[in-house]
Amino acid sequence: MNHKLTVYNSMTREKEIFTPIHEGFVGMYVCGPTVYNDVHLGNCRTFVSFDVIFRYLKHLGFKVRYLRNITDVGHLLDDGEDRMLKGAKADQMEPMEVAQKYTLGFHQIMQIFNTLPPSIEPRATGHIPEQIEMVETIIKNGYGYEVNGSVYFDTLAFAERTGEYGKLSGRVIDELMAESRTLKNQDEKKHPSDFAIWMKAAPEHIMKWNSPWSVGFPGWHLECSAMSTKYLGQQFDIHGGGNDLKFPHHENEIAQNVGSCGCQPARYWLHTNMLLLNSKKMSKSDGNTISPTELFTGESVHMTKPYSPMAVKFFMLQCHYRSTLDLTDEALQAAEKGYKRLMEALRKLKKLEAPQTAGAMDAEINSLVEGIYEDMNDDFSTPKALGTIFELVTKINILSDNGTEGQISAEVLNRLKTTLIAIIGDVFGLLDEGEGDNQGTALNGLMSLILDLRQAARTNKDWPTSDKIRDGLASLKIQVKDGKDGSSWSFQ
RNA sequence: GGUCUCGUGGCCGAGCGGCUAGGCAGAGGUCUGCAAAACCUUCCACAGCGGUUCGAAUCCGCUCGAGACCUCCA
Repeated sequence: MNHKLTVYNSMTREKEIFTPIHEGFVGMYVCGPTVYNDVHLGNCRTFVSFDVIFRYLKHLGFKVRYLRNITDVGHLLDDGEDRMLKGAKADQMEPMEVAQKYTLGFHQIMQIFNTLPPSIEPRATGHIPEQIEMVETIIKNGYGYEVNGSVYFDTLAFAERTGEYGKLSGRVIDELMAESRTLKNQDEKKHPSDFAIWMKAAPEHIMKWNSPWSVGFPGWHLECSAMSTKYLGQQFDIHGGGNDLKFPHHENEIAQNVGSCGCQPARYWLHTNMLLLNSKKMSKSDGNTISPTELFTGESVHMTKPYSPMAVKFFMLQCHYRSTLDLTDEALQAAEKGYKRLMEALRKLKKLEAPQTAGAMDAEINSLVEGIYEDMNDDFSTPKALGTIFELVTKINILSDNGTEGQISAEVLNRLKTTLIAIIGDVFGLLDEGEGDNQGTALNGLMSLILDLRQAARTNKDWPTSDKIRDGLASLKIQVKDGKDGSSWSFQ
């Protein structure tokens, strides 16, 4: 198969053919969470998106090194620091305990969404020497200056000498100057758009390290530059993150990389768009927010019922990663049903028997299967791919009802099975939550016994018994489905 | 105020100049002891007003509306 993968590069604002630096290998860096709080559902969308990208690249045969960092220092500043101190005092916790707690919580949610762990998950606090080293190089190259034990990145010098500052976010330095008037604590900086790469710690600051300049801590953007360089090299293929990180985070990251090694860190910048709740940005202050757990339990004023992790994931995949996605109760209900329909079809597909004859539907099915790859190759368009997959779902249902003989050749059926199982399972990472067959032999044996008894009752037209079994199971959230060839069951 | 996105049928959401997206809901049908489920078929659209073009949801302009970013932010 000829796969011509294109990706939308935020840097050039164009779709480009994806060509890795080293053939067959992909280095990908994605900005991970700051672990001072429960993971935000919007975070989950970003990481689910990049998980699919990671999985698809692997599916295409690339050897991928996927880095996603844990920010456990740097962002715990300013008003965040106050909350941390308060929280730490109340719970009698060390900052690292707080970081550990929320890192574990984050991993748990990521696992519930069935995302793969990254190849490397480095922590900012574990890379202080690398960050100090980078600050030294930046100073040596003339892009950094020290004031009172803090070191700032000289954006003006950088912009003048390289012309690179503001390229990603489409900003120019004059505007930055104009808009920075209202900001406080600018007195140490030469230029308002300069940013700290090393901060001298105030005495009450908890997390601090020795450095050539002061006892302090690294600046907000430095960890990503230092860690991506360490594990992926000075230049790598993909850098990802949420749309809201473009400025200042990614802009400053680029400045640091170019300022220390003279080269752009990433060839392709990929940014995911925001997740909205009821058409508005999620915000804790006005109550417009929902956590993954609240979504799974249904304990939220925004939802009428709980939604399973896979239904939520399916909902996310129905939208392109570069579009805003509006989370509403109604939309989730629709997604949940769509997800169930897809899983049902996948189950049917697995049971289809290989036919002896050539098939009338071969050409159509082949072109749809090929279409899935075209969709995914178009900047990882999961919504388009799902559209194509649902066209195949109809075909599968027809094959399942009418038999495969004469409709599809063994070769095409095999290709259909292999591709769909791979795309839905391995690439999308969608698990079948409703499948009754994989719950263990005791349960299966029990259920088939119960359904046999009910079938006997039905054959004798003993409707009260038959209905009692059906209704009793329903109250246990087990749904009995009467079909042409007997009954089956699944969890609701 | 500056920068930038986006407005598609009842809801969500693809589409990037000509060809059915898809999901959910609705309608009709199949199956069925009843019901549910499932399956098949199908209706409904491009915010408004101009312009470019043989042809526009798709390009350009304006109007209205929504949202994001502007050193906490996925």
